[in-house]
Amino acid sequence: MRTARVTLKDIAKECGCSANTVSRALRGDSRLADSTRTQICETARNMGYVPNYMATSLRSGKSRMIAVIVNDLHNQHYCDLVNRMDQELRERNYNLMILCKQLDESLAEVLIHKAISLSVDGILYFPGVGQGHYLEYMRLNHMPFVLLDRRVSDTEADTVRCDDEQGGYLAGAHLADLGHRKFLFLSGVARSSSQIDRLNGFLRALRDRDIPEENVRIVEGEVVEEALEKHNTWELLQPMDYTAIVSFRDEVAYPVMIDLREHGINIPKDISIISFDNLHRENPTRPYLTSIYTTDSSIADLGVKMLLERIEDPSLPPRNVILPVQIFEGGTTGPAAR
Amino acid sequence: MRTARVTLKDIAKECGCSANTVSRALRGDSRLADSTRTQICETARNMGYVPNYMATSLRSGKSRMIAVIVNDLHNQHYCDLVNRMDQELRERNYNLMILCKQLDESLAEVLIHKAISLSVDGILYFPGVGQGHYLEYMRLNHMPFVLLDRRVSDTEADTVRCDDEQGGYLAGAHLADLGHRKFLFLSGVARSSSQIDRLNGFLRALRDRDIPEENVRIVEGEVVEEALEKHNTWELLQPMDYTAIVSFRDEVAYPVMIDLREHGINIPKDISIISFDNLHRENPTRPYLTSIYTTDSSIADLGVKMLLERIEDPSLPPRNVILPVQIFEGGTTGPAAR
DNA sequence: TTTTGTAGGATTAACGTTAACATAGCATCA
DNA sequence: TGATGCTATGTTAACGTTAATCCTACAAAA
Repeated sequence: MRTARVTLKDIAKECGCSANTVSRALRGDSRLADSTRTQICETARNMGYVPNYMATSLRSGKSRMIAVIVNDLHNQHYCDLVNRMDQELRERNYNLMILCKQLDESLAEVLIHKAISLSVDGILYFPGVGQGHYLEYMRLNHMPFVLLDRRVSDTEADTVRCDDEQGGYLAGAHLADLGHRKFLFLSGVARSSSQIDRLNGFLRALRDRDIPEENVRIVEGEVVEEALEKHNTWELLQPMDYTAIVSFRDEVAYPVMIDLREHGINIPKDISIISFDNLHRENPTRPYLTSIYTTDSSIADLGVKMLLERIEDPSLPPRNVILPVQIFEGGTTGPAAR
Repeated sequence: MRTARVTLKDIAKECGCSANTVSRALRGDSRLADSTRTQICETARNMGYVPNYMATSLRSGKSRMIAVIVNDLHNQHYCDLVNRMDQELRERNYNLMILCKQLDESLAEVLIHKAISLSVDGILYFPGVGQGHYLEYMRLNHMPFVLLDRRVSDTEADTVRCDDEQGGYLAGAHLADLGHRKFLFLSGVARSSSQIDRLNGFLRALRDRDIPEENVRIVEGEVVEEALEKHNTWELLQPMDYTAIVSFRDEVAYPVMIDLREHGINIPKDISIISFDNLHRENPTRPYLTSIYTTDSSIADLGVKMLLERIEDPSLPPRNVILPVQIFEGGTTGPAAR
């Protein structure tokens, strides 16, 4: 039933020529009479021909399919990036296969396995928090890939990420320069390089300004995520012995802002808050959240570009792109309260 | 280089048997000596064999791949559903290919074409706002499909959606019974069946309570979306000659709530607001948004189930499932202000 | 005239897998 | 004893494409 699809052979029979000629006509091969070509193309359209991707890529060895392996589709940051990659790749006549780890890093190898099995031409990989053998696994299978969004210890891999250390520094400098001296730092999950870098950058900014590290109370990422899940972030904020909050990602800052306001605390008069990602898409807060970010979509665009170049020429030396960050000055940071 | 992949033939040579025997061993065919099977499986693992999906599905005619064609990955509602489908399908040993229309309904046929080309076993389709010939196109190609989330005029198609009319009624009844008499209705995009049904249900609830239709001011969906985009939803709310707002989806209600609060208007004391979707995942509002929804993930689960059944038996009569809705009573609705 | 070249196309052999059919070896049974 | 059946495998032919090679006119050049 489903096998009722029109094939090259069917068109060939209809046109009274060979399947090969049809193939050439449809692919625009030069050595073919124009009259033949137009007739074949017309017939193909009329018969509703759809090329069989499986057969094409089996034969040609190239699939024009890219897989993106992502941590979590609940995170808007990833959704945005994936969406953008999809657009970029479609323009270059590639398909994007989205594979989601559902935050379970042990799924990584299964998904890579799947990608290889699908003969994808390359993988856009968002490293999760664990180590895993995914790098070796991709290399073993000669699979071109680019790592995104996070720093990994391996320096032989192509990577694109933003300058999280500098981002942390910007956040720290911004707050300290507004007079803040005591901080609450709501972390991302441990072992994530973004978390480590942002925190380090932040602390460096404070050191540069002679603010002791003890002035920062750090809440572990796992604790933050759990509180977020259970909808009680307020407890994270106690005791309130600080004047500024740094949040690892916007989606943590939102509910925290609501908590504060609910308890009659004014932002930024009483407490300042700064975050990372700058996802102000659906505009869920007022004042706008002050947030550190990298130019919209540049990670996605560059990742795609680098992967395609790597596919083109596997012998390229590994490249490590670190994108600059900037601060979006919303209205959630202000001079330290007295 | 990439062609360096291990094939059945390689394993066969290593084991001194035929490729077919290897294939049988790996697929667990019964009539095969246990000793042979274990030896082959071991060798395959050692050699790092990954089956070639293209070849398998070309030969077998079945791909174990499902495509979901979705409107917009920026909309959390869709992200949630897609995520859930992915999990469901993975458990049943299917893959999900996510194809995104980027809100451009004219992409529909291109994406269906792509899905057919990939020999997917079926399509989970979220109809957009336009009509389009996508239905005929899928049928023409004998492609099993299920339509999701929206009502379409075609009754021969399998569909799963929630009872939007009843949802609208619930919203209207809830507000009217709290004493509200004048309303602002922030629509979804025109021609979307959800929009039409929700509005109709809402108006029916008012009629049942002898509230005249003139008491509802309706803002067109296109106007709403544009305001959302431009981050000025406040103007939509003028003049404020109502005591309750109905918002087509949660992501419209969020910024509206912020607008109101920013102008010193208390929710729900001064104005009540009710919405649809109940996306309180990242908890962006307090009080929680009162919202109409259908049991979490049931659309995704049922859609997957129905599609697989349709694939199994294409002769099944078409089924039209309408899921019941309920109201999540957050804190954004209260007695009408005096 | 014969040779050479070329345009336009046909034939054939793969790609990696699976399904159908074939076969060889051995045990069972009348 | 040979017919029968079963078990464990090998052989072959597809699936729909594409790449390489081969053919056949016919026109131009020698």
